[in-house]
Amino acid sequence: MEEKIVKSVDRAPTISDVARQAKVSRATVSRAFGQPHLLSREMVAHVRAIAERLGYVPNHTARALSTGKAGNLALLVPDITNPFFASLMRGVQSKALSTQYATFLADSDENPDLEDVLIAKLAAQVDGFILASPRLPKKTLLQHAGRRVCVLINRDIPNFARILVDGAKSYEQAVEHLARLGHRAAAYVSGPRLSWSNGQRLRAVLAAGMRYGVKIIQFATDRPTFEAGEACAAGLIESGTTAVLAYDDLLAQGVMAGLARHGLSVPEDFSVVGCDGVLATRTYPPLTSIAIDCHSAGEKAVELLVDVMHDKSSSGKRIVLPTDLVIRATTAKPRPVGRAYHPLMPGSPKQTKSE
Amino acid sequence: MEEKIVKSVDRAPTISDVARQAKVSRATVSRAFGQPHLLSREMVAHVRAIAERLGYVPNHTARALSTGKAGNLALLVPDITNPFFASLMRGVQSKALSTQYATFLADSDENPDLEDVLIAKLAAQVDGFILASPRLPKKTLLQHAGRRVCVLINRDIPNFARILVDGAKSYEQAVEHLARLGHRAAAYVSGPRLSWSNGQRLRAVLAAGMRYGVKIIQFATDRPTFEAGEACAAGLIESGTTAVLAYDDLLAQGVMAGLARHGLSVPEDFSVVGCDGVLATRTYPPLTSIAIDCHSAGEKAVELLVDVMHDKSSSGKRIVLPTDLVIRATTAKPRPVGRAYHPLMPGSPKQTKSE
DNA sequence: TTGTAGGCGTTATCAA
DNA sequence: TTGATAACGCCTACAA
Repeated sequence: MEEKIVKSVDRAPTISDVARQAKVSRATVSRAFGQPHLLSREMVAHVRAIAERLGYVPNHTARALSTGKAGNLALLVPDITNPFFASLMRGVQSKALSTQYATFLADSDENPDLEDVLIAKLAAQVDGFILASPRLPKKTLLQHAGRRVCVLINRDIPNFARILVDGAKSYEQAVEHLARLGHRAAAYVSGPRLSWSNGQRLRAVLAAGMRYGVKIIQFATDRPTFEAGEACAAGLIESGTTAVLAYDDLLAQGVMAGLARHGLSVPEDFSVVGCDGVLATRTYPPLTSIAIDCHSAGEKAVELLVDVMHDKSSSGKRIVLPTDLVIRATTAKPRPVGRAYHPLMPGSPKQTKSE
Repeated sequence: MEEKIVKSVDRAPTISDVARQAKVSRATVSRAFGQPHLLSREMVAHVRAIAERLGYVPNHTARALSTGKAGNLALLVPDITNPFFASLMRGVQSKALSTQYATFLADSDENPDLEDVLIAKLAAQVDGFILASPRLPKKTLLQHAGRRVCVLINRDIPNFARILVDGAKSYEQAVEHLARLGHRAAAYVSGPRLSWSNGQRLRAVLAAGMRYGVKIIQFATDRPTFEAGEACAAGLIESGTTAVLAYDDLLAQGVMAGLARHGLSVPEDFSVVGCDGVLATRTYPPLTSIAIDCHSAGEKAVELLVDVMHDKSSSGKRIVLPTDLVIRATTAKPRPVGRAYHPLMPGSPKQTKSE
């Protein structure tokens, strides 16, 4: 027999369609899906049956507008191409998925203005943000945080929920490690000048250099990229240092490639230390690196975000993640004969480092 | 106590706030953003100025509810950790941004079931999908495509809008290149068995091998990862081949590292060719690779998606992107003395370093 | 336990 | 060129 199921083909069924068919109010239908405990068992079953016949599914957008909860979160990164952030993303997504959130990804390309725009555009569709290494000024950040929950990764601002990867101790250990091997001068190849991580790592290296009698020379880069690391090679060779501590693995890998292109080998001519541990096994020789559990950092960020959304009181929470110095094959004693092996012939065109 | 910077519960400014400040109707404000051509220049400027001052940004969700368009798209990738997909993502996002779309990112971890779940969950919030190397069975794909517009990347199914990176010619050139250098036996280190790209590349290599008199041996890997490439090294050394064509750069890089760990050097002992061009300059020696413009592939995907959404007739469109064999430093003549240098002592579990 | 009615922020349809 | 006003689909006090 033909049921009297009137379903228009062109339009997706709405709550009203279901209500009409079920001969109940729209509120009842709404409750049948959102708060079934407020309805009688029979009613819930009844409504859901009708809904199923009609192919009704609650409209996510309408619900979001009405409740102000989107069921989404956004992850902002400065460069998804950097394996550290890619891994972070995986951690975020896996946790988000198991917590019923969908994830927007936005790449700010290290650009604060773009970061601002992206946050603003996403704000209405998102219950919260995970901001990885945000470059935004504190003031702007506070503004956004006033509207949407924000969890910061590697930026330390009071009253913000934040996850900090504390590499200081490991960097100190790395310097000590180099000192024990006999290095007397090392370079720190920096990451983004204004990033919290960079400041923290630089300070740790400087302090440890002082303590262990290792002279530290700083090499600035604008962005932590392979190319930037590579570009440091010539300067490193000139610098009289015998070891490099890089801001991250990508830079370290670039440095290694750059050194190789100048005919130097690691660790014979230079010792190299990276950070993140995400590229460490992917280089040859395997990179001595300060390992970070990026995946769990991502998961923790989501947990913290959910935490804060659920209970505002836990905003301001500061979670510190440990790191581990993992010694692999890129660190060794410096060349015995005082000076490092120097492949650049005097007058060679490459020799254009004169300031 | 610290400064009480609790920017408190100020809600985001709405269209009404702007309208009030600008002393115009909400409709006018709406037009100033959505259809400025319907307004006088002065009015647009006026409204936008006020909006900026207030920090107003159109509410994406409300707009979506009103227009029936979500204004979002989703990119699905098998592994965001792979630089190819990371670059793709950047292309997608940049184009999406300039087209007023926000981007969900979902990582299926090469898992078809997860892929299915992710698509289903995202469907309600998205106008369309960009599916990169989808592993889903055709049937399932068709199902999803019935609900939401789908653009495929590197999967060739009739009637689907799709973007194909056609590496066949370049792989043939690569084999020819190797043949001319004098190689007589080469290995193809495969990617995902069922992926379209892998099939295409494998066929091209086999055909070219036939034509140029190069014996091809296939090495299977389950996933295109650095580790998988590395794991092939021992087998490659045993295989009697003198060159490797890898499914992608990540595998190639792994292979190189694996060879190095066995004491072999590239290109002296082995020639290596990768694909994607995204890691090529980041290895040492610089990898000979088949370059793909991932970024523009991402952009093209968005364009195509928008195209199809705007005009259903252009679904089924098949866009083929070219590739380029870029010869760098990992390919050279094989060792003159018939057999390749063979560092593995018979019965030796693992050779350390013999130099 | 269920219904009524107002509102979420925009866009779209008419008028003016 | 601009302004009222009704949708858009759903949720949620407040009532019954």
